[in-house]
Amino acid sequence: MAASACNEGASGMPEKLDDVARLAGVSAATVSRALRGVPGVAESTRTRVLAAAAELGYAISPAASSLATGRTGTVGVIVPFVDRWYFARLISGVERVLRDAGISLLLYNLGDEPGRARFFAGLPLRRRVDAVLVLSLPLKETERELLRSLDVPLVTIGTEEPGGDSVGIDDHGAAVTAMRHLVQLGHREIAFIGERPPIPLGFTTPLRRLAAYREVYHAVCREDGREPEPAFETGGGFTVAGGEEAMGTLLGLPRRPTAVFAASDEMAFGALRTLRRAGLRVPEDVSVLGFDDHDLADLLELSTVAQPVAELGAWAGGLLLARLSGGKIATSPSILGTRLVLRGSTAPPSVR
Amino acid sequence: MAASACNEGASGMPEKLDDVARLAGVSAATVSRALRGVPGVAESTRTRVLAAAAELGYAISPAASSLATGRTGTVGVIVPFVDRWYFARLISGVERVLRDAGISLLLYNLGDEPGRARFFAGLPLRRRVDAVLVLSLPLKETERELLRSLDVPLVTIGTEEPGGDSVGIDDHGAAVTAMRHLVQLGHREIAFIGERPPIPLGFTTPLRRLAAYREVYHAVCREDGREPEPAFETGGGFTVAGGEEAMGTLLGLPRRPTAVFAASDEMAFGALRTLRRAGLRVPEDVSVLGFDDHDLADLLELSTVAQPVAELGAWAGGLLLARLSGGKIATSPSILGTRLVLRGSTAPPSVR
DNA sequence: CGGCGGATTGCAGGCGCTTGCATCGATGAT
DNA sequence: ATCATCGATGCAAGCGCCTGCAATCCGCCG
Repeated sequence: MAASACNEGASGMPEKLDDVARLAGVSAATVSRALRGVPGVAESTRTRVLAAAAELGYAISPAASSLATGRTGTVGVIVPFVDRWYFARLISGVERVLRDAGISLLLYNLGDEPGRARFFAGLPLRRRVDAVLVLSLPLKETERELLRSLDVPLVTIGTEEPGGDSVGIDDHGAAVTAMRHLVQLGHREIAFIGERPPIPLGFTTPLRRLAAYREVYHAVCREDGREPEPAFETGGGFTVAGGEEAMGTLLGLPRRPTAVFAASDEMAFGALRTLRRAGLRVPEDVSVLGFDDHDLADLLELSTVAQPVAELGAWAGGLLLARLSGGKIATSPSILGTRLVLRGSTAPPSVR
Repeated sequence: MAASACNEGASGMPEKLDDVARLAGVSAATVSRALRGVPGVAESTRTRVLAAAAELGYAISPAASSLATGRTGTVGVIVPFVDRWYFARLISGVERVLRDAGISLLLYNLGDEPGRARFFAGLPLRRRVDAVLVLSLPLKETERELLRSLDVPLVTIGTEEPGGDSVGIDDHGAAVTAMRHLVQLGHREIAFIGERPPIPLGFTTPLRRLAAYREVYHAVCREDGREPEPAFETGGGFTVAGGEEAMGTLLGLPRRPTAVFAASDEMAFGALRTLRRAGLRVPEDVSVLGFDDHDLADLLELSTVAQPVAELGAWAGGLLLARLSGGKIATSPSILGTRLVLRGSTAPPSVR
C-alpha cells in the first residue's frame, strides 16, 4: 500500500483534511490533531488517521496551516553573496540543521545596494518566516528596525546585533595571532590586504582584522623606532583579483614588505599569483598568510587562520531552532574557535 | 511621512486589509484590488489606498493570500550541494532573476541520500511553491513522479526531464572539443579524471564527459593501432582531494599519460598539486585540462572549458518566470555555449 | 427628463486548517 | 447503582485575503 500513496496523491486535486477525516471516519479536527501529534487523540485513532492520510498521499497545506497558526515553518536567510566560498559554506551548514528539523530556508541575496534597498522596502519576509538569519551583513539602523518589526527571533553570524543571538569568531584575536606568527618568524615589514573604506555593504569584519593588523604592526614599528608605512594597508575587495592587484601595489612600494597578511584566503591567492608572476618566491622572498582556510588553501600551500565555517552555520541554525521551540536562552554571542594552520607560505624573512 | 511608515509598522500587531480599508475609507475588497494593481479601481482611489497602506506600513499576509489564490510567490530550488563553486554560482544566478521578479527562493540541499529520501517522503514543497527548479540532480522515476504530482512547472539545469524545461550545455560537444585540443597539441596518451560508477546521486554529467573522452581517446588509439588503456579512466569525485588522488593513481601506471582531461576544474586543481609534488612540470611534463572555468582556474593558469554558470542559472530563472506568467512556450532544452579557455596548463607533449 | 451602459465598489462566501469549548462515554469513587 | 471525572471527539468560529456578483454612481443618449 505504501507505493500506492504516490499514485493516489498524484492524481487530481490534492485532498484536504476533510477527505482524510472521511476516510478515517473521524472529524477534521481529530485528523488535524492526529497528524500533528498533539496529545488528546487515542492511539488507535491516530493510527487509523495516519493510515488514511498515507493512503491518500495527503499533505497539509502550509498556507492554511500558517494562516491559522501564524507559524510558517520557514526561516529567512539573508546573505550578501551566495557564490563566495565562505557564504556558500555557511549556508550549507545552516541548511543542514534546518532541514533536519523540518524547517525550510528562504534565501535572499542582498549583495547589491539596489537589491538590498528593494528588499527592505518590500520586506518580503514579513509574515513569511518564523525567524531570520543574517549572515555577515551589518544592518543599518533602519534595516535593523524593520527586521525587528517582523517580531521574530533574529540571529546573526559575524556581526553582533543588539537583541539578537549572534555567533562568530574572535576576529581580532585570530588576526592578532596571525600577525604574531609573522612577527615571531622575524618579519618587521608586514603589509595587509583587506578592505579600504568605504567598505561595501558596511562589512565590519575587515575593520576588525585591520585593527588587529595595525595593533601588531604598529607595535613592531614602535619597537624598531620606525614609522609604520601607511601604504601597507591595502584593499583587495575580498576577491582573488583584488588581492592580485593589492599585491601589485605593494610590490611597487619603495619600502617593500617581507610578509603580507591577507584578510581572506581568496585575496591571499591573488597575492600569491602576483608574486609568482613577479618572479618572487613564496615564502623565501615574501611570506603570505591568509584567513579562512578556504578549500583550496591546502592546495596552494597557504598558511592561514582556519575558521570553522560550516560549524558557524550549524551553530547558528541550532540557536534558531532553540529560539523557535520557545527556548528562553539568554542572548549572548557565541564565539567559535579558530586556529592557525601553517603550511608552506610563511617562513622567516631571508637575510639580505 | 515615508519615514513614519516603519514606525507605525514596527508597533503592535500587524495590520490587516481591513485597517487599511478603514483608513482609506473604502472596503477591504477595494484595498485588495488596489494593492495588487488589478484593473477596476479608480486611479484616485488607488492612490488613496496606497497612501493608507504606506502610512500603516501594511504588508500583505502571504499565507492568507496564498490560501485564497493558491499561488505562493516562491519557487523551490533543489540542489545536491550548495558549497561547491558550480552550484553556488548557479544558485546565485537563479536568485538574482527571481528576486528581481519579486519571488522568493526556497532552498533544499539534497546532497546526502538519507536527506534526499526524507525530502521526497515528506515533500515539503507540496503546496508551498509555484514552481520547482532542479539543479544537476537526475531524478529517479519515483521522485520525478512525486515532483510531477506537485503540479507546478519544473525546470532543470544540467539534466533533461521529460515534460519539463531544461537548460544546460552541450557536455559531450564541449568535452570532445577539449579532447581534440589535446590531440591537436600532439597528445596520444590522454587520461581522464571524472567519476567512476557507482556515480553518487546518479549524476549524468560525468557520464557524458566520460563518453566524449572515450570517443576521442579510443579513436586516437585506433589510429595508432594500440589498445586504449582502461586504467586511464579514473574517478575524482569532483573534488580537489579526489583529483589529487586520481592523478596519483595515474602517475603510478606503467603506461603514463602525457595529458589529463579532468571533468571539473576542482579535480584538475588536485591533479595539478599531485604533479607539482611529484616534481613534474605542467605543461612541460604533463598537460592538464579542466572543465568549468572555476574562479580560481585563472589563478592556477588552468586551461579549461568555460561554461556560463551564472547565465545558466539566470536563464533557468527566466524560463521559470515565463512559465509562471502563463507563457505557453514549448518545452525544449536550452543549450548555452561553452568555450575553450587556453591558459598555461596545456602544451604539446615533450619529445622524449 | 428618464433610461442606459460602463466604471467603481461593496458583499459575502469561500480557501484549508487550528483550537477553545461543548459533548459523550466510560471509569472510578461513594 | 449513581454521580463526578477525565479522556476522546466533534463543533464552529475564526485566521486574512480573494473574487464572482450585485449594487451604485455617472455621464450621456434619445
